[in-house]
Amino acid sequence: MAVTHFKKGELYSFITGKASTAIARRLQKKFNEAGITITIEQWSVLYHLWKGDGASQQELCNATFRDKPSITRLVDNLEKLDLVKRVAHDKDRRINKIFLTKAAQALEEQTMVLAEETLNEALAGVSQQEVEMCKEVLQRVYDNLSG
Amino acid sequence: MAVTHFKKGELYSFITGKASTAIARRLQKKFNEAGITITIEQWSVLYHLWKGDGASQQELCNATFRDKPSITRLVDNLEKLDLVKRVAHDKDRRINKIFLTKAAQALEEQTMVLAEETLNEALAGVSQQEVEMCKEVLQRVYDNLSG
DNA sequence: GCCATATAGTTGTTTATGCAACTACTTAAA
DNA sequence: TTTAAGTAGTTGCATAAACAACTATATGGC
Repeated sequence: MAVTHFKKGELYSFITGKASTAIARRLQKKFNEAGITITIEQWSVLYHLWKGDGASQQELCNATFRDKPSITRLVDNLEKLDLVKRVAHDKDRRINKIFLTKAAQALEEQTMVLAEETLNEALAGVSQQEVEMCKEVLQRVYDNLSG
Repeated sequence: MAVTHFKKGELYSFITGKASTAIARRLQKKFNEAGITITIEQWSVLYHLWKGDGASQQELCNATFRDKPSITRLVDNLEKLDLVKRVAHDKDRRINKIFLTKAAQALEEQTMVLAEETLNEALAGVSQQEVEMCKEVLQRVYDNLSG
């Protein structure tokens, strides 16, 4: 039961997402330098809307692994920035469908270039095989804890 | 230059620390269930103090990958909870040395058991070799972005 | 139609992060 | 010894997260 797969001293680094926060910070910096005034969290919501406009807030929760209040407030802020609009669902008035504005559509290409650039910097000297392996293991970790 | 090691659709999961946040949430839940009223962030500071009392705030910044204001406020909150005490350095009065209280010392074993338990759950079905490989790759990613 | 239950979203509170600007203290050079 | 530059820590502000409690709408059994 107590057979651990890690050395005690390294326990901490596994719990904190050192690498992912470093990536997020780098990407945020690139946004700032490019004069793009959105946060990474806002970007992560737009990212899913670019894949398909008109998602409900609940769908955004699932897609971004956030809870409902977090999405409510992210959508609030994106609305203030005129990047998205809430539109009540025709048939079910509980549901808000979230649509991108022109301004948000214009951000897609620019930010995706910066995101790819960031990942290429992050993954310099890491083979594609290693990347796949890491992703697969991290997914397994996530699945282990989602029960 | 533009050779990417990832598929576009999977870009997002690499930027958000899905796995690490899932681990942190699970550990927090265990703390709550055990009646331990500290946050994971507070725990991460204590974690480094357990390895050696009397660190300066700057040392805690380096150890926990946080900036100075974050540590100031975490130490504020830990002080309110009577878990640490700031003690001015003898020779250099700019420096606060942070010391654990008895109450914090008592938390070490209990929380470490829960942390190991959490990691064992997270890493179920992951071989030690895979864990080492992941840690090594994530460290390389971190190093790539620390320049 | 009426009520219980479930679902979608919002609000309040506490804690944490990032950045910039600040104070206090130290050190080293003129 | 005075001053300039650097280091340690704090404060203000905006954004975000987690949790609980809430409103509003929908649905299914009676």
